[in-house]
Amino acid sequence: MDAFYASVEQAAKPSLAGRPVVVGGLGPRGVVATASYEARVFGVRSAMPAREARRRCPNAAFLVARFTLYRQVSDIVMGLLRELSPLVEPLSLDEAFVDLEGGPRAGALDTAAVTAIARRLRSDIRAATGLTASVGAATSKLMAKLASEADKPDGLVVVAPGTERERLDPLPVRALWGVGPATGETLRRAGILTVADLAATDEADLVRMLGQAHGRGLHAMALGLDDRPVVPDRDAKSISVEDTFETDLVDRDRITAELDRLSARCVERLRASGRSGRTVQVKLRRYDFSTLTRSETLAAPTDELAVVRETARRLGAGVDVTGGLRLLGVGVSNLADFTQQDLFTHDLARDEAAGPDDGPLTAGGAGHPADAGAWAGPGAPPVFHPGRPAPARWWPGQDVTHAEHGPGWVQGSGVGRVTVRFEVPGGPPGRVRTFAVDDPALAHADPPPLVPPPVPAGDLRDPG
DNA sequence: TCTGGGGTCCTAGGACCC
DNA sequence: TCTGGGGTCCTAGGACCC
Repeated sequence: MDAFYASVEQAAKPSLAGRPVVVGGLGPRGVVATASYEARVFGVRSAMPAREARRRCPNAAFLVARFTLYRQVSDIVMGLLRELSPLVEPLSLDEAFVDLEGGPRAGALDTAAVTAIARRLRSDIRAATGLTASVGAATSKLMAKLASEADKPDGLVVVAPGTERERLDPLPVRALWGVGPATGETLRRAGILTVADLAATDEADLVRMLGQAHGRGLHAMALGLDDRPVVPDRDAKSISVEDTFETDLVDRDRITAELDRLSARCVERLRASGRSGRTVQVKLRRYDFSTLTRSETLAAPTDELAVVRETARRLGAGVDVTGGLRLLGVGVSNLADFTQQDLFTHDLARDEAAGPDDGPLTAGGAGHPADAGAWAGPGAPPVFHPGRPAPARWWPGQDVTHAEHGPGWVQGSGVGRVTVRFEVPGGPPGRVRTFAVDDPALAHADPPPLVPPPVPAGDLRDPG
């Protein structure tokens, strides 16, 4: 999907169509998740600090991400992909591989057939969501991904078998999956700038530079060799949560309290997934951005809050936090399918893992009611960081409804006021009104479903 | 007031086992 | 009593992706 989060927001908020939109964290330490193409013109990019994005494009609409809505749209798109083949491997909410050889056209997938399928898919996505997608088709994951990126946005590239090398050769090495800043720099120092350079390099040299797996993998990719299968239904291997704080944490008790909160959120998600984990990991990022992790593997898997919390506390207590922490995280890995019903195994796991000297494990186990739901559901502030005065009641992009004026969304708030634009998906751009932040007529609302714009009959044929 | 959050995979060293 | 050669597991860190 093209500029997915930003495009969803534009579809949901008619006044933002064609305007620069930036979705991401808006706090002092926020970064851009997605910038609309209109914002990219100003140099706004993913992962850029929000502060910098505001400097570059002060007129953009800066919105807090609404993952619940994005997930709903994603489900629609993924459903369309599964109509092509059950072999769908999502990479994220907005990207997936599909193996068409698992579908009804298997064995008859020449370039013409694949092109027709891809065109149909794009128009189906547009009809169902109003959003544009870029499709790449090829005989391997490597080439399909590169093809999908070659013509963004709203692109369609089908790579004819046998033409892989001529497409790969001129690309910079950074275009390859798995070549980031560090690998790119290592290769640059060795004079390897393009994929053709990479293909011409001895594999043993690459292994020496980059290690066994990466060296061999990149060499094969440069030659266009990639036989990785499309794997649907991959189980998650870890579950983690983390928070960056608006100001660094220095107080030990405060750090412990935050680890407790993170443990509760992590276990909540662990349980929701019906799984349990053996390894508990704590992550700490210091004031200078240096990052530490500490982990402990238990004797048996657990999904008990008390066990995770005590382990996280213990791990955190062993780290020097002088100077302050900007981030804390808690994660669980080594996941096993948890047998919720298997109470014997369950209790055994908890007892063994906890050990005899870890204090009361059940007392206070659910004693953090303040956390409950703080992050889930449409009514929860998405950027509530403890230590701030109070979670803001209104945040930009949020859906609201007004007793008199009906549904709308928060454009901004400050100095006791909140500004709301009253419009709904599929409707005309709406009017703006300002209220007192505690106006009783104003309430939170769920996101209304996207309404795809009517497509003129002539546009149904793909311009291809 | 530079630098989010949720993941995956790999490497390297040490413990431990046969 | 100068001490091999596997193998697995655990821990910590780092690169990378969206």
